[in-house]
Amino acid sequence: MQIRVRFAPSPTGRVHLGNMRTAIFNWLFARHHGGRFLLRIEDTDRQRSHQGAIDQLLAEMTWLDLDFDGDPLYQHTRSDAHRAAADRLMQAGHAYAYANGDGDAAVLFRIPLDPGPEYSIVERERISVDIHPDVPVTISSAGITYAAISRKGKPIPSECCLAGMMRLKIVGDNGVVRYDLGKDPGAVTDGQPPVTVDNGTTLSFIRRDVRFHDLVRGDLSKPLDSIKDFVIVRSDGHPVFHLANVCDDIHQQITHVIRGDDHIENSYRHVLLFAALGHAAPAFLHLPMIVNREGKPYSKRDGDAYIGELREAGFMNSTVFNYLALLGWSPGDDREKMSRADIVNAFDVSGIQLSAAQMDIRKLQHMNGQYIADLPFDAFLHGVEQALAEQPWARNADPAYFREVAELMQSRTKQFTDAATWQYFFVDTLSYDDRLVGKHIGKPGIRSAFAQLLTALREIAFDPEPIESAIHAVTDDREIPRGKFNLPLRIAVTASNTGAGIYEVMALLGRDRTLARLTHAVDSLCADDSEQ
RNA sequence: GACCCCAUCGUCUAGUGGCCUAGGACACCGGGUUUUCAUCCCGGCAACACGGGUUCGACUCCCGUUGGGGUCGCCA
Repeated sequence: MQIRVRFAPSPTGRVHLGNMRTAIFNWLFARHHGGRFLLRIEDTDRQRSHQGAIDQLLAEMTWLDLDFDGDPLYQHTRSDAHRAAADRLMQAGHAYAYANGDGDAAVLFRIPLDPGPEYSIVERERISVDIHPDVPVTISSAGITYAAISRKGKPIPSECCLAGMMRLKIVGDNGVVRYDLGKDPGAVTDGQPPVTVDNGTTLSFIRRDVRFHDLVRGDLSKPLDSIKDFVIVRSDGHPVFHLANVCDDIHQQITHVIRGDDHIENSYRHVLLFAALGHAAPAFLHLPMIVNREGKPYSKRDGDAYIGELREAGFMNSTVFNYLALLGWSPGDDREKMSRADIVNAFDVSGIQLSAAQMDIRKLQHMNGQYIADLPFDAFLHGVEQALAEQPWARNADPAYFREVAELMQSRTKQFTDAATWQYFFVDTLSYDDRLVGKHIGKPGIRSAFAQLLTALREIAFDPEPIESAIHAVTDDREIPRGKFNLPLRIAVTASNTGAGIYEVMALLGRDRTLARLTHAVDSLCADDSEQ
């Protein structure tokens, strides 16, 4: 059997980091197994879906190289098929029309009362639940309503599907059975008025679980009495997510549903729908969430929550793919920086984590630095040029000179946007940080040392080695420890306390600019140290 | 509140009953790279949530507690 998975986002906004990670895992699963990776745009909510979101989604998938097989399926094009499925369910007694108060009737899926083996519903023991005697129990074809009892003794309105309480008996004081639904819940078939029972204190019924197998979590189950019948077609005639999702999974012959673990509750419902529609359910695999720094789910308020923001922040697509693949999955050994082919090869569901993961931007930065270091120079140059496209000083730079600067800086660049700090190579006037200047240049002795160096630099070939020698001559002469002089020099020449090797930087800047900046330092930045 | 899911260093993770005095990575701290920035290299700090079982033996299995998250829409 060929493996077929799908990524099924709803185009209602920007695609979130967690959604994109889901896409990556689906893609990886398909590619590892030689299966098909399909894209389905779940745009049944016509109000909130928009083309811009679709375009952006496609662009981000392209950026990450998540190629999908075939054309995207736009879910709204299948609404007739969805409604037809709902009709079939109604005819078979698996669904019913129900009007909640005013307005037209919606179509609800009926949790099956008497399920065949294909429903993966298992019967457990008879249990008893205490209920609040002041609130009557109602039983109708639309379900059972009752009131549970809070810790403080207050009634808590509760409801469940008719199937949730098999062989229900409502027991009152002294163990008197006030109502017995019996074997045949046909007593409350459609159209009949609800049965109301007063003064019950206990609900006694046979509990049943719906269960499915999750590829990483194992067998999962949920009591039927905690589930209600659910809407599959709105009263305005539009199919609801549950129906559309399941119908299209059948339509696209999906074999494995891989989605976030926020869908676990939905999967319990969906296995029932698959059975009612006469199809075996696919395998399920629920992925843990990605959470923000506070350990909370990502919301619009969090930065870096969208793939596009990572791209704009100067991260490489390879890094983001690699990093995201490792968020919630591990190859089982110590490998971290892995090629795409290695990840595809190593990808296995046994390496998928069960608990939520926090994205760590610093680790992403580190990994991006590794990717950038390994980049062929021209590719690095291209990335940097794109990141600096809005900077006039970069756009107008001499290409050959820009290349030299980029060559010098590649090994110390972690994000393409770091290149914004290269400005000092290209502009005539620098803006100095008063604190840096005060701390490192405003000291006694610096001014005359700069002046001496200024003289020496006029005489030499302007290459790194002669520059270094000239600097050493000054520091030796003045008994300044060699290393101590580089920082003030760096700040005077670049207005920054970090950068490439200072001798190389000065050589690249050239004699004119270097001397001009040192002169400016002597004239305007240094403390008066004439007493020396 | 009910139900569902989860739980190893600050973070991402390895670990599938003995190989664990719990390994790697990021971050942080210290040192080195013929005295600068960064890369890089070396070293350090740092975790099995808690309590019961099961077992000769538990990070690993079971139960409970606590904590976190999810769901409880005619949103997807």
